[in-house]
Amino acid sequence: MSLRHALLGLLAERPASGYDLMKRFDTSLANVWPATQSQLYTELGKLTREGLIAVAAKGPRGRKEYDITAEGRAELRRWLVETRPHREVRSEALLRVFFLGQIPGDEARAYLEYLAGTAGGQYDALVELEGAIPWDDDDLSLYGRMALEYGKRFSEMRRDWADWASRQLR
Amino acid sequence: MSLRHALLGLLAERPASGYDLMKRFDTSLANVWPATQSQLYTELGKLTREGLIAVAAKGPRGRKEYDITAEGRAELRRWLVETRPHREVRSEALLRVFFLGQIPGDEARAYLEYLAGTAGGQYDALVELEGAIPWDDDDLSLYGRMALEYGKRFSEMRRDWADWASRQLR
DNA sequence: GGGGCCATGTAATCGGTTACATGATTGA
DNA sequence: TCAATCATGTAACCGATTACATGGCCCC
Repeated sequence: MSLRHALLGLLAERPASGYDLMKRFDTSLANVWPATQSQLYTELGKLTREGLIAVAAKGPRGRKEYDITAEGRAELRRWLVETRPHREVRSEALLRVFFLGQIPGDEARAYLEYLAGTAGGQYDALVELEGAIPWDDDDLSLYGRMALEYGKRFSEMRRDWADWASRQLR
Repeated sequence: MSLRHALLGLLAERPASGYDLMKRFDTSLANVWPATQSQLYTELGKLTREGLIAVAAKGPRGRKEYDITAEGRAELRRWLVETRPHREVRSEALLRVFFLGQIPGDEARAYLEYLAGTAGGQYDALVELEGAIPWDDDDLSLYGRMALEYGKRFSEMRRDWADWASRQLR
């Protein structure tokens, strides 16, 4: 149940509407915790009923600006300090590797080369993103840079691994 | 919907009962695509009704030994050759990093050190596993080694990243 | 006036988890 | 005989995805 904590985390920085939050999920958080629009509005409703967030202001077109409550902040800190992330294991890409013996070697190699290509593309995109962001010295930049560095190392590792693996088939 | 393809992949190697398959999910596949017992039996029922697998033999205690059908093999190959894995993004561990500004620096550092510790432990466990497996020259060993190498590189990368990140906070 | 964006919600479905429920066989 | 293991299934619930549905506001 991390979606609620992602919402609390974003609202802890500044108040926002569902629409605002959606955009942030589609951009900065898209690479860590994607969420759909319907899921988001449903969760905002639940959080409001539970008193972790509240409607702070109303705007045009039925816009509701949410803000985090004291209980919401407490829950966010509790999550960060007292709980530990679940191991995330599922990898469809890797599951396929287990069964590559079912297809001819050249098709298996094509698959691994495809993986190398997508990982390489992701790495390039992150390097470009890094250059485009106006980094400064606040916490958001500090931890945002850490997350970006993780993404870079991860895509680099997958690219190198897939290159290595496809070479094993030659 | 990869569980069905995981089952097809395992049954393509050799016939097995639900109980047999469960053990293989709990050991070799646990790190790539975990599945629960109930999910597994439900999916075996569906696959049988759809004609992708069939009960080949019955044993004591109501044991049903399943085997893959020609249609099942075709579906497995179609999945491997014609479809591409979905990008897998969700990372609760990384989501937390985005919000570490909400807690004091020393608690944030403790979190990153915790991540380094678990990743390091995983790396060690995989190295040990690698030494314990009697590798030979068949496809299963070839692709199994690839998957293991991925796991090693992945945990290594996470350990090094978390070490680097925690050092950023000093 | 109208296109694009802002803005909110509901319903159906699906894959996955947890809990429940039962019983046969084997070997010490 | 009795514990461990083999063996199968169902039900309730939850989070996530897809599709549906509606309408107001702003600027050109």
